[in-house]
Amino acid sequence: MARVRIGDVAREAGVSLGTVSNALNHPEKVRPETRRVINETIERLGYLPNQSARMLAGGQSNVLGLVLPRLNHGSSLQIANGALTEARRHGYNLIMANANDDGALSERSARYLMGMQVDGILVQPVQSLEWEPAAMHAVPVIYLDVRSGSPGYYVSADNMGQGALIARHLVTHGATHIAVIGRTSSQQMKLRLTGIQDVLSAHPDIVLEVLDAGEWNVSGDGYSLGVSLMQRASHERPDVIIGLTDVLAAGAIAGALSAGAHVPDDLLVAGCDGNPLAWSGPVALTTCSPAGYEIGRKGIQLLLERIATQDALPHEAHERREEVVRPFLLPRASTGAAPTGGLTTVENRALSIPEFNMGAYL
Amino acid sequence: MARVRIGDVAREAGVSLGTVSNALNHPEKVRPETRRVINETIERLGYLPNQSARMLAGGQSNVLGLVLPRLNHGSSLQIANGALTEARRHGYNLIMANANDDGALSERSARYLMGMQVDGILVQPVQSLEWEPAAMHAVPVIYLDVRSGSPGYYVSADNMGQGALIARHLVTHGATHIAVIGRTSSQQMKLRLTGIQDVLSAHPDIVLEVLDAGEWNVSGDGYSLGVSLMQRASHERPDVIIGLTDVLAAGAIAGALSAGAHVPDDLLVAGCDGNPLAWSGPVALTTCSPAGYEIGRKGIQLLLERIATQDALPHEAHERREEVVRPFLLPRASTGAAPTGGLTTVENRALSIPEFNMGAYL
DNA sequence: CTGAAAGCGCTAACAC
DNA sequence: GTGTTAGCGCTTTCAG
Repeated sequence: MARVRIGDVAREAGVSLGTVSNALNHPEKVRPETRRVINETIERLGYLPNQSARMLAGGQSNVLGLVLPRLNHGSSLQIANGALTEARRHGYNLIMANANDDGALSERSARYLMGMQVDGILVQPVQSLEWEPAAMHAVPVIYLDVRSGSPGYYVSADNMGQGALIARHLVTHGATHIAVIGRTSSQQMKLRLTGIQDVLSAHPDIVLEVLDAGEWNVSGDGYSLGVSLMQRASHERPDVIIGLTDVLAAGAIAGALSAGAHVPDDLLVAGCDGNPLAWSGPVALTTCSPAGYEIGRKGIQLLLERIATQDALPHEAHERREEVVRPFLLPRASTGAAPTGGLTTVENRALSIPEFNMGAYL
Repeated sequence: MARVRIGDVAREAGVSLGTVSNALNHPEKVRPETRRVINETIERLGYLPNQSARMLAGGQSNVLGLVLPRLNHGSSLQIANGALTEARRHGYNLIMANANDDGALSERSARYLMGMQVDGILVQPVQSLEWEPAAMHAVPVIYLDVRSGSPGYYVSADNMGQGALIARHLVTHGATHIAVIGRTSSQQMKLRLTGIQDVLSAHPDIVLEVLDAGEWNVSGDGYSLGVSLMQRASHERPDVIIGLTDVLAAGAIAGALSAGAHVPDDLLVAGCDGNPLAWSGPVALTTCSPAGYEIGRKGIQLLLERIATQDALPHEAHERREEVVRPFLLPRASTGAAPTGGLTTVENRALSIPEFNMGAYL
C-alpha cells in the first residue's frame, strides 16, 4: 500500500534520487528553488518516507521512546507530559508504550523500541521488589522513579524532601496537632512519612498522629477519615491533616467540609505528591510541585546528554548516575494562602516551566 | 551499539543464518532441539532483532499505532486502555503518540507511525471544527470519537444516547425538578443535553432547568453549583442534578453535601460521560459505561478486520463506515442504588469487559 | 547539483 | 531440516 517511493518523487520532480534524499535530510545542501519543487512533489504524490529503511540505512531517527507502567495514575501522566514537552523542545518525537502493570510487557516494549532504532528510551518500570535494570541495551536507557543500586542512569523524586517540605510549611503555620493519613504501602509513601517525622522530631510540642488506614489510598478513604477526624471532641481534633497523596488530601477536604468544618479556618489540609488530577476540588490544595513532570523533563535531558556523549565515550560500561528532582512548595487556599483571583508567586514559578499546564487536568 | 546481529547468533549457535531467522519467525520449521540452542544463544549474546530491518525485509510488524490528542482527559485514557487490552488479546503490540492538543503534531505522529510500517493505526484527532481525515494512508486508519461525513472508518460514542439513558433513569426514579449543569461548549456536550431534552419533552410535568454555566467544566464549578442549588428555597430547589460530565456531577455531590443535603435522600445526582477519573468521591456516582474504553476496543477490532480484508479488496477506495458505541447504565448510590458492599449486577456486567479496571483510576 | 553504487540487517525463496 | 542469495527503501559517498 505504501506505493510511492523516493525514486518516484525524484523522477516526478525531475531531479535525482540523491537530491531528494538531501532535501529531506540536509536541506541546506539543496538550492531553495529545487527544494520547493521537491516539497511540492512530495505533497502531491503523498510520499511517506519509509522510516524502517531510513533507520536501516543509518540515519538517526530523532525519535525517543517512553515505556510507562500504566496510564491511570497521575505520576505517569505527568512524566509523559514532561517528557513530550522536553523532547519537542529539542526537535525530537516521542512514542510511548504502556505496560498495563505487566512487568513482562514492559520489558518487551522496551526491547521492541530499542529494536526499532529509536535514539534512546525512558523507562518507568512496573514496581516490584526485585526490580533490576535490564542487562542489554542497544540504545541509551534512563530509568525513572525507581530506586536501585545497580549501575545505570536514573531520575527520581525526593519523596522524603516532599514530606519534609510540607511538614515545615505546616509547622510555620502554627500546627499543634497533625494527622497524617494514608497507607504506607509503598516505599514512596514510607519516605514521605519519614520526611514528615524527621521535621516534627524537632518539635516535640506538636502532636503527630499517623492514620495508616484505608485500602487503596483513594479519595473515598480520605473522605471518611476527614469526616471522622472532624467529628472528634474538640480537644482531640487535629488542626492539620496531611495526606500522603493529594487524592487522599482532596478527599479529606470534602469530608471535613461535609462534617461542617471550614478549610482553612478550622483545619489546614495539604497533600504531598503534587498530583494535578486531585486539584479540582472545592478548596485549592496546598501540595508540592508535580514531581512527575520534572522527572519526565530531566529524563529527556539526561537521555539527550547520553546520546550526545556516547560516541565520544564508547565503552563507559558500568557507570551509575542518579538525578533527584527537588520539590518546591505550592501553597494554596487549603493552608490559608490567598484564595483564587491571581496566582501566588510560587504558582507563577511553576507556570514558568515551559508549557506546564496547571489546570485542565480532568 | 546494536552490536550483535543475526549472523553472530548463527555462528555462535553453530547453525545457519536462515535457521535463526526461521526459529524467530516460523518456529514450527525448526527442530525443537535446534530451537532451544538458538534461544539460549540469543539470550546469552543479548541479541535484539533490528525491527527496522525486519520490516524492510517485508515481515509484518504485529504492532498497531494509536495517536491521542492529549493525556489529561479521561476519555483518551480510556481509549488507550481499551485499545491496549484488545490489541494484546489478538497478539499485537500497541505504541502510542500524544499530540498535546496540537493538530499538526497529531498529523506528524500519524505519518511517522505509518512510515514506521506498523500494521494499522487508530487516531483520535485533535478536535477542531474543520477537521478532515487525511487523504493519504499507507496503512489502514480508523478515526475515533469524531463526527465527519467524509469517507473513512470511524468509531464514536452515542452522546445523545448517553443523555437519554440518564434522563430516563431519573424519570423512573420520580424526578420532579431536574437541573442540568455544564457548559455546552462542545458538540458532545450539546448532544448529551439534546438527549436529555428529548426524553423530558415527553414529560411536561417535570421541571427542566439548564445551567449552562462555569468556565471549564471542572469539579470546582460543580461544587459551587451544588452549593447554590441546595441553598435555594425548598419550592424551587431541584431534586435531581445531572452533570453533563461526571466531573461536574462529582463536584455537585461534594457541594450538596457541604450545604447539608443528603445524597440520595434529598437529591439524586448523575453524570453522563462514564469517566472513572471522577468516581472516587464520597458517594458512588450513577453514570453510563465508560464509552472511551469501548471505543478503543471496537477501534482495534475494526482495524484488525480491515487489515485482514484489505489484501482481498485492494482498492475499495471511498468507503465510509461508522461504528457507534452504545452506552449502558451504571446505577449507583448517588441515585439510590444499593450502596457499597457488593457490586450491582450492572457493574458486574461492566467488569466482564476483559481487564476492565473499575477502580484505582487515581 | 547529478548519477551510480555500496551497504544497513533482515526475511523469504530457492536449491541442496 | 540447512546454506545461499536476492532484494526491501533509503542514506551516503564518490566522482563528475
